[in-house]
Amino acid sequence: MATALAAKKAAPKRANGNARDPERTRAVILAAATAEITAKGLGGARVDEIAERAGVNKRMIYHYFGDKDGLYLAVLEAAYQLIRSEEIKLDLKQRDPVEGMRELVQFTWNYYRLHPEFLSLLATENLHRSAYLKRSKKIRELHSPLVGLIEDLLQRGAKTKVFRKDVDPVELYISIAALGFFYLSNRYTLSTIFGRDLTAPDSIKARGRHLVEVVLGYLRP
Amino acid sequence: MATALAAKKAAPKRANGNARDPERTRAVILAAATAEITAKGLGGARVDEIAERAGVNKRMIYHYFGDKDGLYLAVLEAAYQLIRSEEIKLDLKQRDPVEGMRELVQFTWNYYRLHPEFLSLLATENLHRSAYLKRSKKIRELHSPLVGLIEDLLQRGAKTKVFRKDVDPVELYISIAALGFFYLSNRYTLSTIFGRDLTAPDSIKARGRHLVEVVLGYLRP
Amino acid sequence: MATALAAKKAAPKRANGNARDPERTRAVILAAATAEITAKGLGGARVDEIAERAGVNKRMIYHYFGDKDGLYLAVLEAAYQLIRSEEIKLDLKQRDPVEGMRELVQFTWNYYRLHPEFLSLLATENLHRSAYLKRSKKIRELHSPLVGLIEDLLQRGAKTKVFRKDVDPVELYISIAALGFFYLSNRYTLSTIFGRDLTAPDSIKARGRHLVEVVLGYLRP
Amino acid sequence: MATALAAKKAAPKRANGNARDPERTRAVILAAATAEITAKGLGGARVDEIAERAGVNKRMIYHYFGDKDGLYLAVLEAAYQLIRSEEIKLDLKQRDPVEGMRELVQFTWNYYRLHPEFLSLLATENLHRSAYLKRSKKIRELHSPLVGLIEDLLQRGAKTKVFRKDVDPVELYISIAALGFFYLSNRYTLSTIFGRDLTAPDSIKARGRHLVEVVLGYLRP
DNA sequence: CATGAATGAGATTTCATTCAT
DNA sequence: TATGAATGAAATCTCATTCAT
Repeated sequence: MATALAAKKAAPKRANGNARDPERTRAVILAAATAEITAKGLGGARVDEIAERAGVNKRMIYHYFGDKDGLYLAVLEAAYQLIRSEEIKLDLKQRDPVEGMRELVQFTWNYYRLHPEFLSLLATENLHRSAYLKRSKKIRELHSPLVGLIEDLLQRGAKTKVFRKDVDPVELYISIAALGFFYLSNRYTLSTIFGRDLTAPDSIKARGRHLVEVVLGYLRP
Repeated sequence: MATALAAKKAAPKRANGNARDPERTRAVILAAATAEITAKGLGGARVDEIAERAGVNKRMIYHYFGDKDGLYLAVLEAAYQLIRSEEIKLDLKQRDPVEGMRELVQFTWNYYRLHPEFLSLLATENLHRSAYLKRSKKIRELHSPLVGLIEDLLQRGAKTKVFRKDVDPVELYISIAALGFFYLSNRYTLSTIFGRDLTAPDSIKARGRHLVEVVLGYLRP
Repeated sequence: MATALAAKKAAPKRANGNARDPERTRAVILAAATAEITAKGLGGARVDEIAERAGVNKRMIYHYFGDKDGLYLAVLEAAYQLIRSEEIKLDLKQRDPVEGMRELVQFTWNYYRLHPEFLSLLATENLHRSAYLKRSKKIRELHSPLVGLIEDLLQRGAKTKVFRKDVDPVELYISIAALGFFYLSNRYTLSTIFGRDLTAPDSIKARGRHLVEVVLGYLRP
Repeated sequence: MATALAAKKAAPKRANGNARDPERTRAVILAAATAEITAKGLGGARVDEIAERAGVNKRMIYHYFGDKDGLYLAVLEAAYQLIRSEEIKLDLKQRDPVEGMRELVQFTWNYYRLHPEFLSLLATENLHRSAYLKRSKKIRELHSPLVGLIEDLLQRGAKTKVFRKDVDPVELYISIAALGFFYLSNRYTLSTIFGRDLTAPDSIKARGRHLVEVVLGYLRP
């Protein structure tokens, strides 16, 4: 008994990293959950495992996020907020339409390349037919600014006759996303089927070039 | 969709379900499993539920497929075999390159449209980084014949100057698949985000046209 | 259909080994069951596995032996019948007591050495506190003739003063069995604990000598 | 017997069983498992039953011991630790060799008599060919101190000419164990076969005497 | 705020045995 | 006699969540 009390008092000002710092605890949990859900899917992710990864008591997850679904939703929201905050930094209003479009395509491609967890969450959410996303007010209001950027580029490009007319910016946005997303998220499966290593750095680079060519090739008037 | 996988061989003189027709039992289980896994994901699918849907004793699933993973692999293999067997029927050797390419793109789009279970399985498998597919000898040997068809069309098109040169057929195949797959599998999520119903028949048709335009637009020399 | 019929007629006088030969089928099942139960214990033995080992339809096991317990009992009875039939061949009535005792001890030791399945069944039966054995009329009546032989040797030896007096033949029989049985059936465990390979041929031979020495040493007047 | 393994540390101010005392919970599970496995064998023991006996949620078994095999291993280790801890209390260094040997034989016999669960676990482990024991680091380190004691007694006895020379202490230890173990664990089977109640108290006492006589008789120079 | 032991519901899997042919 | 598909009961194990401290 005595020793147990002693041990408690022996940690006077918070010895270990995460205790008594709500913000930090929340962030640590979120990061661990993202990694776990990304790696194993929503169904495969284990609350125990997330707590362990985060170095946090399991009870804290329920304290901060209500339940597993709430945690997943928070992960989803954080992921969307991050990509949107990055997108917003793109300023293409003054750029030449062709160059602007190239940059935009490359931005999307690079973001996907560097954030596999976003692809994974997107895929997971699709399997659930957007069940969670629909519930999130936050995310529904986070429209991608890219659609606006695309619209602007398309109009300016059409006016100067470097782009074809009548291109739907939403369709184009979807296509740009599609060309990157599908390759990256299916690369393992596709490598298996085609017997060609699509995960190698050279293959990735080649895909980046192909992507730009497809979009710009299509947009030629 | 799922039912397409099943019930090929009708039991000759027996109307209802479960008795002493191994082929049929196997097929019925496979169909039920496809539906269940497609609807709820691999983790969410319940063996009990599959058995009930199939009108079959749960034990039979283990008898025929070993375990849940084995069942999933069989579902995957059946799905791939079906799409490959449809693809093989396409005969474009004598067609005009542009018309042939249009048909090929439309075939892919239509197959995806009519077989949501295939998209779902593809997405599930991606989340697992092709873990199951890799194990399947059968599937690894089922290279899509479309790549060959694309290669032939590209060469003939390049020769008659209706297509650009130096297009990688595998990259193009991936792009064609991507443009259809991403739209269809993400339509719920995208509808949520864009506040625009991408699941409506008119939206679907418009996407079909867009898809053809992107591919053919890009291929122009 | 036609081919199926043809195939049936193509085996006019019993092509394969075990069909339509009740005696043989029974024996084959018994051998397979002995091996399986011996290897995995009664609880670990699988009826399916036994049928497969025997190359016989599972249904046959139930036909010939009623159920799994019936099969186990048959295995037990067969094992006891075999050892008793071997024991009965020993004829030591005219032998010198010391030499006779030595031979008797060696016989027991050698039988155990050469019939590990008997040891295994004995151990299994002990764990069940003789539950099955008690039910078997056959076995209860199969008294070991060794006790009689021991009694005779002890009396003759006591009379000629080469053996001590007042030795209980049943106790001695149990001791002889014990000294061999325990070593052989525990050799793996004992090897683990003592870090000394008691399964090596030299170790086995040494144990045979030790056993004789203990018994004869004890019997000295 | 089994209860001896449990409840070492009494929960200070809580009368009944299950709440928030990890050590106690672990011990209670271990005791229940020992009883259940001892009574029905490893294959026959039911996790549900163990949980119920222990008055503990089934989930706790997996929490503390991983799985059924882990639980069995823990039971095995606890049983070995108990016998070794009793053995270690024997101090025969100063005793007369003959008297010391007698005490040692009686200790072994009495321990077996009073701890049928140990015999049962030993037999179970033998059927598995030491598969579990081999995995246990703990047990391999528990070399029996008895071997050392025996060695010392044998040397001193040989020097004073009360024991024969060249006796292998490991062989002798195995024989001492064998003479007790076989009788006790086979008493039901042997009673059945010999038609003589070997489980009666008088029979047990007689066996104890016989055992000492065999060992000391053998050791006479 | 923080801990981790404890829980109940339900998941997958196993198995001896029976049934239709 | 023989087959092997089919069954139901029950086994082991999992997991999100709550409770006592």
